[in-house]
Formats: sequence, C-alpha cells, structure tokens
Amino acid sequence: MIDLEGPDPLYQQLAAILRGRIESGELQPNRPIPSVAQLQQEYGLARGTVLHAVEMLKEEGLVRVVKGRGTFVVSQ
Amino acid sequence: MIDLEGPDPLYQQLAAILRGRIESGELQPNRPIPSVAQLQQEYGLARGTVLHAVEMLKEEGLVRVVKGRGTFVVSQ
DNA sequence: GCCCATTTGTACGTATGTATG
DNA sequence: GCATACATACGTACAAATGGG
Repeated sequence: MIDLEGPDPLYQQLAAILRGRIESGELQPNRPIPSVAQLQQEYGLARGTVLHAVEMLKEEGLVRVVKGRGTFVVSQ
Repeated sequence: MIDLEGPDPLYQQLAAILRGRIESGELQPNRPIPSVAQLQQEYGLARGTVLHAVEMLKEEGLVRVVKGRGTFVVSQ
C-alpha cells in the first residue's frame, strides 16, 4: 500500500490510494470514507498525515467534509 | 496537579493522578469516577485529553465505561 | 411515548513542538 | 530554511445511550 521508502510523500500516496478507491467505486457517492482514525490505523500513518491527504481530496472536490460527522464522497 | 511544562504528556499525567485516586481508595470500586466534563474543569484540560486518559485506564482494566451513565472503578 | 439533561463515543479543524532530510 | 512526519493538545460538533419527569 504505502511505500515508506519511496520518493513520494506519504500524504500524496494516501491521497492517490483514496482517489483509486473512489474511482473504482469501492467508496461510493454520498457515502462516508473511513474516518481519519481508521485510515491512520489501516495505513499506519499519523493523524496529521491522514488529515493532509484528506485535505487534498477536499481541494480537488472529490470529497465533502462535514465536521463532527465524517468525510463523504461527492456525487458526480 | 498537572504540570503543563513537564516532559510527560498531559493525558499520561491525568491517568497517573486517577490511578492514585483509585489506589488510595478515594475513588471506590463500583462507584463512578468524575465525568469527563468534571475532569475537564477540575484539571483544566480539553475533552480529548481527558478521554485519552480514561481510555488508558480502561485498557488497564482499572475502570469500566458505560455509555450514557459514566465510568466506574472496577472491583478488585 | 416524549422531552430533556447528563454522559460517553466519534469525528473534523487547528495549532504547536520535535525530529529528520 | 523548508518540507515531511509524528505526537500532543485544544476546540467544536454531532451521535447514541441512559435516566428522570
């Protein structure tokens, strides 16, 4: 999954992985993606790193973040 | 009480304090410890920090957490 | 059953300090 | 100096369970 040795920043790698999971349909529109805590565990990353990755997806318009509820895949 | 300047994380300091209050008998078996909100006020900590400390005591088996009711000292 | 207060659970946002390359 | 990464901490918000009236 995540290549700790590779040249790419971990947050970029995670963002790419999540993009793939969205585009493959595994993560569906209007459904939540795993929480920051879950992604942290799942990929063995720090909270800040996960937040950075999600921030990128948000800026790309791929997800919509709702404080206190979760991060959702944008429909379209 | 809590040493804001010290090297130890605040949640570890609070966990240690609560451990002491349990072992001294101030907090008794099958009786609730102060609520998260009370501990927050009492020690001037954020909610997340208090939850982190309680989480540690739970993992140690010192307390039993009941959602909607409170956190209780385990008997024995 | 319904509302309400209390309490714990979960979740995101932000900031800071430290360490590494 | 800067980017990356981790750990800690505070703040805020929404959810769920419990119990009393």
